Amino acid sequence: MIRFHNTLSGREEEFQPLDPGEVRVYTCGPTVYDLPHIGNFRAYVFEDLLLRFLRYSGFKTVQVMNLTDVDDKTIRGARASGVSLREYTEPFVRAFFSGLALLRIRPADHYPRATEHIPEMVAIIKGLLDKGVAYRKDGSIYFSIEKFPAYGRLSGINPDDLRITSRIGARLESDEYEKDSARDFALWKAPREGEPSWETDIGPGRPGWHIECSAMSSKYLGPSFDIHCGGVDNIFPHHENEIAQSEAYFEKPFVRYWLHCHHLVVDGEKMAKSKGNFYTLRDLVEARGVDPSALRMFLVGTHYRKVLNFTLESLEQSAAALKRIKDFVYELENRIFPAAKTDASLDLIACAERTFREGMEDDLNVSAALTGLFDLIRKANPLIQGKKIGLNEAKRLLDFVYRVDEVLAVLPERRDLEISDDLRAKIEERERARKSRDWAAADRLRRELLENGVVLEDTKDGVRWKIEKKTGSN
RNA sequence: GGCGCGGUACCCAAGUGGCAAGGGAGAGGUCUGCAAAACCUCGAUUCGCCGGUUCGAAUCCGGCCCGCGCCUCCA
Repeated sequence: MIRFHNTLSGREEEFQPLDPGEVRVYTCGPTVYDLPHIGNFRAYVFEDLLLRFLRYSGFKTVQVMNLTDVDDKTIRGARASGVSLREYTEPFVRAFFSGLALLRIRPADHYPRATEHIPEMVAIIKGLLDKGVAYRKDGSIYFSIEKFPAYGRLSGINPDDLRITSRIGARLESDEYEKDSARDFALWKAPREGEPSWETDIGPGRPGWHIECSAMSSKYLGPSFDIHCGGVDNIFPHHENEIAQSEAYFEKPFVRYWLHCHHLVVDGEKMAKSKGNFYTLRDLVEARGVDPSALRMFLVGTHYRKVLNFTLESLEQSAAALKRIKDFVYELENRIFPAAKTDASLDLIACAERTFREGMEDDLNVSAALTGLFDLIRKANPLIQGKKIGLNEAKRLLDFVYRVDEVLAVLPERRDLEISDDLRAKIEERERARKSRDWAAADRLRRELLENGVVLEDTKDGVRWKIEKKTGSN
């Protein structure tokens, strides 16, 4: 039984999809106004883990992730650079997708862009106007919160309190759009000089921020679907407003399970460019040579509802933990196993799989799930050394690790394990040196190989090698 | 002010009433030309603090301290 913590109830609930066997998921995607940072990727990795686990559990999945390519920040950026919105956002879209690939995040089924779904948004806004839930003012259109009694249910915010605090009050006064009530939010913004604008049935202008998600989720997943994810900062106002728009328009329950991941902080503090602790994926991977799979191990390793503290030390620890798994796989793939059939580890596999599954079923408790894998490694290694594992069983152990990795996706893909002919020749040269007991030459060659990320291991059956990437602490 | 998350060993981190998982780092050992990997051993008489409930509390209740996040366009 899978259980998820549902923001709507504040509790863990048993998960049951609307349609048995298929899960429909909407995941909040990037606003493409800048290079994505590692905090953004924490959310995408969490969502990937969720989708992978649902598939591991036998569900078919349909995932939608939006690309917000028109909003205040993209417009501001495009104006500042003197290019069109499309030209401005395109490099950030590409950076986003290349980051997904680096972190082995499986592509969603749909990546709808806000700018390509204006008619769908207009249809909903028009409907909301017809129902009297939305109103026009100075060329803009607003959603009237008082017409939607359930407003505040997701975030636990009482709409009456919204205008009270001085902090919010100050911001509301500075809002340049006029509304009936300070608490109402924009569905459609009147055209302004120098801003992109669309000619539509509801008049010229551009969409507000929240409406794209209501329009695009219903288009690809229907008005009611199973899971909606995002960062905790989206709970209010973004997701609260989505619920209001979608349910007011379709008059059906919008989303069954809301899953929100917490933020990533760096050295215990919120990431901010002004603090100098701001990392994009590119900073880490290209400039610091961080192994993306170690970064994924780090991002995946802490429960999604806990604040994740990124430090270079914790990244190294994740890399070391990952190395233990990789070394186990390496043993299974490179050792010569006896052909005799054995079954010494079958119980271990069954037990590990159960621990893994039960951990993940408990609201994606990865720490508990990983215990299954590490316990198996600790118990299987002595069996391997004691030659109690046959070829048939080695394969079953390997299958298990790769089955788990279908969910975690932290092991390197096979093509990463190839090395150049040059390095291969060097390995052979060292073997010759070693055979002639020229230890100085052998050690020098091994050092050179190490500098190229190739680690050698001398065994009774001859030398073997593996690739080890840096973690980036240097 | 409101909402929320957290405080468990040197570090990361599970554990929500019955002897405190797991990983990393460290120390000692086995193996080895040297390494690497692997294995063995060691490591919290105690879970932020103070009370209470209970045969029994990291876990339940009350109070307090500390850190962090969000609160109109941040994942």
